[in-house]
Amino acid sequence: MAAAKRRPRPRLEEVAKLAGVSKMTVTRALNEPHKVAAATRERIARIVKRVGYTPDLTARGLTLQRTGLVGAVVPLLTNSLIAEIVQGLSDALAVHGYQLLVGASGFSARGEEAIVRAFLSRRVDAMYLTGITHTKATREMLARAGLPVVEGGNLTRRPLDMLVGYSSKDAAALVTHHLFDRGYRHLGYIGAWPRDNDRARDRRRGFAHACAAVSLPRDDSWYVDTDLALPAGAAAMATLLDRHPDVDAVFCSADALAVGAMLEAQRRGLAIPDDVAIAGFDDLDLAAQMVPPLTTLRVPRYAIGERAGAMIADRLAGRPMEAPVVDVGYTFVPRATT
Amino acid sequence: MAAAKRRPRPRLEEVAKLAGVSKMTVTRALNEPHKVAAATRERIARIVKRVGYTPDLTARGLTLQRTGLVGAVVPLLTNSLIAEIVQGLSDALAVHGYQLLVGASGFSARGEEAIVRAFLSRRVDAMYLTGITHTKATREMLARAGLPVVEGGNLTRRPLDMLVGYSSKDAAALVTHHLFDRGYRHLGYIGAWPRDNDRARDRRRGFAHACAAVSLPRDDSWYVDTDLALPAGAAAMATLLDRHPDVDAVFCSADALAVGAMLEAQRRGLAIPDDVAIAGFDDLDLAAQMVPPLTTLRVPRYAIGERAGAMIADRLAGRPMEAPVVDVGYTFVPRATT
DNA sequence: ACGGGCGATGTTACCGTTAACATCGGCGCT
DNA sequence: AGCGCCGATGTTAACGGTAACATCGCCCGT
Repeated sequence: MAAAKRRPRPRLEEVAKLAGVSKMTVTRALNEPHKVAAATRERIARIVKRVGYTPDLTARGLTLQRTGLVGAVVPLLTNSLIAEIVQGLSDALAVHGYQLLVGASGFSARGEEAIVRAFLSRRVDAMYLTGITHTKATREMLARAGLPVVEGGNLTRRPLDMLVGYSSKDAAALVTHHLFDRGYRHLGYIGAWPRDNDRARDRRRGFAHACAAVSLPRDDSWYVDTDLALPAGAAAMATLLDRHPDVDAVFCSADALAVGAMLEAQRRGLAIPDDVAIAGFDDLDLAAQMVPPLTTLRVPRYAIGERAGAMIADRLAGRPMEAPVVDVGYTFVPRATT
Repeated sequence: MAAAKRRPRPRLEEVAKLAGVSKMTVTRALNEPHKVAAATRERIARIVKRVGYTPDLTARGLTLQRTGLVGAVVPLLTNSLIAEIVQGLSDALAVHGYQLLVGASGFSARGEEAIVRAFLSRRVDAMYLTGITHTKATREMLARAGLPVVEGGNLTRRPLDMLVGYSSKDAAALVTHHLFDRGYRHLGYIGAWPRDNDRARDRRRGFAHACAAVSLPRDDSWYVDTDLALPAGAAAMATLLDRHPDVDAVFCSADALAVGAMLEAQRRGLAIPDDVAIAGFDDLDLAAQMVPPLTTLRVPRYAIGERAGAMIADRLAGRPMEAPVVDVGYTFVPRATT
């Protein structure tokens, strides 16, 4: 808006003067109305409305030593899985009057560290971190700050504080065993870069362990690591098919990759699952709609964010918590691609 | 983190005492290092590091009268188009040291109003709003506050302040004319609910005007309004096909809907585009990957957010702006579904 | 009639930082 | 040698609220 010759924003003092009372009475009328006489309260309310007074939460935060802000560090916003977690978090926190500050780390622990540092300077009341991989400096800063922290999306025996997640490794192993049980023996793997991404890393490990468990040796040529994006999934599928024309089933660490892989297979005239089977991970809306519908693993993505938000709100309100670590589990969803 | 018997967070004063100087010298050492003697500066730096001092941006914001926060109001976070805009915004602002506060309005002008109110209380330095549809109260609050505001995603002759967008209406008309030129005469429309969503509304209008321009009367039965989600697109396609088995082309106001529609058509054994043609809008990654590749309209989604962020940063830094209104345009991308 | 208590309101100080102005010593210039 | 200026640092007050304690009538019970 044009920087006109506007009046300065009205402050508590201005309202107080107009109402003929002290600042304290106004602040009470707004925050603890029952402590103020009805007549006074209404007079103040009228003036507040007339001058358009809005309390300054920055100043309030300074005295109360809490800002009402919660910071969320996510790898990126453009992934629908992550977006749903953030949406759940945002919704759950909004209910309790908290607001969400988001930072995108770009799948880098260093990036996360920078964002955590910035959030701490902002004096956020709590933080949500994606995953369990953090730099030493991040862990130290958080320990020193001593605020509620929820790590989301994975499990660990030593969480920083609270945690909401599920075992990517077990889930991936489950899917892999399913492929084996269905009779596939030439298994390929397409996954997101595992560096600084513990979910991707654990899915990869889950796949590897399951293969080992059924004595199916997989050398590196059966793995393709790539960006977490649909076209990258297609490109990875192309790579894998070129390397191993005999591949008969591919496990993809994310539905976005699996869909890319399916479409690449279709372009090559391969029938799914007869020529090549494909399994995904996440159960995006798209998975059930695909033709044929994609076998995948459902994770309660919105619920992860929602639960994390509720845990943060509980803790900040001093309410007792049931458990600081919540395993939200996963559900295998066999469909027609395997 | 456990609420242990931690020391209180170190303040400027503590650092000052340990360094044997005044608070002012410490704050200078941090913000205007050249004004402090090298020896003093280094001593302070050492102590800052040792005690883990982090400046309190809440307090700084109070004196400086600027918080370094920018608020973004979006309908929801789980749509990839929107997510990319937010990502662009976040990236552009991060470069200049601003942090992003996000709020989800749920495609409601009332919801937007509540979020704007909250952002103003937070004393954000600027705001990004999705679309050009706002309540009267929202417009008044923003006018009164007088901060930089960017509206994104559409065009209007009377922006609140700055704007980055493109004409949804013209773009939709362009696609519609393309369908007509390709010989299709039984055109259907699938779009997101137009209420409080001016992009959806304008796309719908663009389609309607283009049909009228070529004397192709379309009564309401040719329109299906629905949620902005892939399964909803499939369901809408089913509705449309049941209502009008003779429909030969469908324009979808978003790629997510178009993909849903394509998959529904495939499930019904309809060949695309021979039995039914489908056009989308947005050019998601998925569009080019589909089999057959989806005809759509590309909008520079990341660039909208990035540009909006840059405009906000410029304005807040007092840099002169080129133009307060930027039409980022769009590109028609004919592919194989039409 | 008087003391106690309570409801309504006011006063003071502080949250952590920075702008603005003040101070102080030394160095260069004439 | 004296003056002025400048670099380095300190002091004061303010940003806009709120906690904690103080004050002041008034009503009630005995």
